[in-house]
Amino acid sequence: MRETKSKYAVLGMLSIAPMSGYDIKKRVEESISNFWTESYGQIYPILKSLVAEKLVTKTVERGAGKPDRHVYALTDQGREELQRWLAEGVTPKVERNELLLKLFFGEEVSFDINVGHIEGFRELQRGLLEKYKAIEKEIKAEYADNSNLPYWLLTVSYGQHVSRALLDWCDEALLKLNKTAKSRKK
Amino acid sequence: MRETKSKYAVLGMLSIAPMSGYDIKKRVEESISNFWTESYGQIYPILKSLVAEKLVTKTVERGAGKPDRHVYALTDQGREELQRWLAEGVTPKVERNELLLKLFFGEEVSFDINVGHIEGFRELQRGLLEKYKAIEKEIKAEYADNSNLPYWLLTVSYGQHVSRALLDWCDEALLKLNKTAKSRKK
DNA sequence: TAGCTATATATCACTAAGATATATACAATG
DNA sequence: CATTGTATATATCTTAGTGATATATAGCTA
Repeated sequence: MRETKSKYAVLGMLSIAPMSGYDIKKRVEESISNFWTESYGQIYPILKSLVAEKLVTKTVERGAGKPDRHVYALTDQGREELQRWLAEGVTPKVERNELLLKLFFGEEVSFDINVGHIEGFRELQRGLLEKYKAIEKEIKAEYADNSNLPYWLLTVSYGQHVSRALLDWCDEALLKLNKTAKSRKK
Repeated sequence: MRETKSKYAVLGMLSIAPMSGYDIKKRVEESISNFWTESYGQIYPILKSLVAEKLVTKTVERGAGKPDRHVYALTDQGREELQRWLAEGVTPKVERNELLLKLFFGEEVSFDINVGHIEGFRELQRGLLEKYKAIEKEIKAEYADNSNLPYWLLTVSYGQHVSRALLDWCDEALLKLNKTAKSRKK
């Protein structure tokens, strides 16, 4: 297991509280799904190797009827490893953007198809912005005394800034495309 | 080979001109590297399967000294398949964001480390914004009569909107973190 | 002449995503 | 009362995608 990001996402989740692989998946979805995803295909093998590296400990809770819960808890060594990674510089990475790839080859298809893509994207961003606003309100109320709050709010604000900018871009893009279409008709 | 995006990136590049796998890699880097990446590990196997599907044809040019050039050209069927995909709706996808993951667990490390991450990110975005401005200028001059230009400009403008928004977010984030730090000292 | 860069194809190991298999408990619905 | 759906829970498999490396030649530069 090399410098896989999933490893640190798992360690990070366990730094909040001891939990099972299933819990980790749920927690990721609840708290950081706006900018992170984890799959069972990553989580379970990683938990196994984290135990081998002594970064976490495993306790089996006999489940009443339900499958046994394998509960993992961060060791001191595990916390150190998480902190080491958190202190490391962030390596920038190009994100593949399907919308932009389609628009780049936009001349291959009709004007309406391209407009449709942008309009669909605008709806998406509008929904996201609403969602971010709701999250902000919710966590400000629920975690008012939690020392993590300032950092959590930062991640929500990031989404808001991006979505607002993309809504502007959509409007501008639609205007420009319309202008181009008109001038070509003449 | 299923609905892999790489397949359509390759078909798209070949819609501009016939070229080799090596050319495709270069062209992707020159033209769409701000929002797309392709690796040889994808390109070569895909070209093979595209030939099998009759979406492209292959011609071998004997190279003088250099390795032979395998030049691929889009067939009518290939262009249709590209257009079919371009008309399809864009499926939204959550992008993993390492910076936000690190900030989410920011309380685990010192104030300065988090500030450092944001400052580094601000520099990155500043550089990107400059780059986008340069690209805009360049392609407006070089492709003034190219009918693709309006679409290509859209992709550049997207980057500009996002980078500007992220610069704002950085400034805001640094302010907020400073406030939090001060109020904790008291 | 040794090293670097560009051309060019190809493959391998590893990371990550998404779907599926398996099994149980409990609540809701007809 | 039986069936359906949802939640809990672990685990694995296939496919997609990244990045590095292998191989080979030509030309330029220090």
